[in-house]
Amino acid sequence: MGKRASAELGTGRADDGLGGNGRDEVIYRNLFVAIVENHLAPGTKLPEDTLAETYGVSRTSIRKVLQRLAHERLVDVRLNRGASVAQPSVGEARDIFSARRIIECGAIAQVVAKATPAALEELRELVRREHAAQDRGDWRESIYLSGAFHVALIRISGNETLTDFLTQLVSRSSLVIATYGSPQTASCRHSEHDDVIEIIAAGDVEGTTRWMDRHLRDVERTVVLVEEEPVAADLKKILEEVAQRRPKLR
Amino acid sequence: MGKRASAELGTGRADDGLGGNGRDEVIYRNLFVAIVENHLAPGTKLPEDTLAETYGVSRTSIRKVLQRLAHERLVDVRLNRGASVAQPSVGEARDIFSARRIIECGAIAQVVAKATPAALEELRELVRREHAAQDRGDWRESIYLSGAFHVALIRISGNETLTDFLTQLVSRSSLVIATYGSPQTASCRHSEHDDVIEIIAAGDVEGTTRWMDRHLRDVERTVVLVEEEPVAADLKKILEEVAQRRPKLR
DNA sequence: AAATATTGAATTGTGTACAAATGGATTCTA
DNA sequence: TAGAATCCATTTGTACACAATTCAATATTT
Repeated sequence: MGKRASAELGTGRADDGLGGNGRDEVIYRNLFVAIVENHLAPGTKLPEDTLAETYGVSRTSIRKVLQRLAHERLVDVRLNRGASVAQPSVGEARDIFSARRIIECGAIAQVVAKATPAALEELRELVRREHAAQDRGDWRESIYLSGAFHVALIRISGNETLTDFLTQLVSRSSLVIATYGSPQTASCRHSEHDDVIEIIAAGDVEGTTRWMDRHLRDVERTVVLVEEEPVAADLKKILEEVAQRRPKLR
Repeated sequence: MGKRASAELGTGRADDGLGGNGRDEVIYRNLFVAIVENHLAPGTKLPEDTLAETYGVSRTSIRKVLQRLAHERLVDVRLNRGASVAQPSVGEARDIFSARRIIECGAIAQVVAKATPAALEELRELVRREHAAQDRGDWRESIYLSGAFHVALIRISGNETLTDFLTQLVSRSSLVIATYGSPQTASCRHSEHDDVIEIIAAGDVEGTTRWMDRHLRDVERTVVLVEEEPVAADLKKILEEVAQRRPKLR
């Protein structure tokens, strides 16, 4: 169940140039997933003590992870006030989708040029898993895989730097959806991912670019840009559940 | 001398969402400038003790700064091996410039749309300072201001997220130039920055995009893609000199 | 002499202790 | 009772100490 070994959302590489060892990486990954899959609502406070207890390490390690997430704009860290799950503003939300259009459309030419049959098959596999998640009503996994698809698509370009940027944008998009959109709308309707694979396979740069631009505008349109109220929940319990859902990380 | 208050390369904002207080910020800024202005050659080791002594803080603070720089890919941090100034590979260099073309060209439309007279005047001021730096042979300041120009241009788009990405790419470009290019070639020849301001002022999106694409390809072409040898230097001394050059930071 | 093993100084990783700051509850005042 | 000031519990910031690891120099073996 839930094997997502092949194409994670995120860098995935053990040596990411940030010097994180295995344990930090697991903690980071758990928090990352908890935020991106919306187990932790935007605005949720993330006290260092609680996290340290939860994962059985000292605050030192936790702080490192929190700073990394802060740099990826998934958590907000304010001086002397600790960390909390980021709440993108409306302006930020617009910036994020605008940036996605520029990057994802801009990289299409190289993606089409380098799209091997194996790469396309990997995309199809992601779409299959996305549909499966939708069919069983797992909208969290569905959103996650939808994001993973976009990242996997751009990764075909071979540009790691751009892929890292997009990974961040896609993660933050999940936060935007969690903050402003109704989850089911955002994830279910836009499973047109099948279509684009064939356009890419046909070598149609123009068509792929048009598809991507329209697709991203569609996704953006589903999020309602109305402010909502922050929520507080049982952090420790949630994190332990997320940790259990991912037994491979040990 | 060297007043660069108006348009720094980097976020500049005190509250950057990362929770850095004043002192960390100063240390970060000093190291950032030392790396981007090529006072510290790519590959230079950055031992925590030395930095802690230099800035009169404990290793704890230093580690935080180093991790931030690592996340911006300006330093490499390897497990149990410490930090060193990043040495972009040839592939990374290509990725960086490719990403810059996509982002900088992609954002042009919004830049032209939002370009106010005040914004254009700020660009002109940067070009003036860049020329002044060139005229007195200060190629470090010249490279710095050249990068600041590109960032300021994209900042006009109003997209902070994209601006942050470009800031990172421009910083890393400095590292690429330091690693593979001869400094004078890279900074002096490409002071065609004047030209683009007028094209923007004319509201010519197409023209500006073409200019930018060609400009970036020109810059990329000046860096010779041949490996070189790492160097070791007197780290502490260099950092103290850089700190003194920037008296406003206290 | 070359290759390998060992030792130790130097450096990084991690936990803990204490200082500083925050925010809420209580008390005081008008 | 409303508002302001104060106090205290909680949480974060920073320094330091010790463990673990690396790297290079020396010693050992063949």
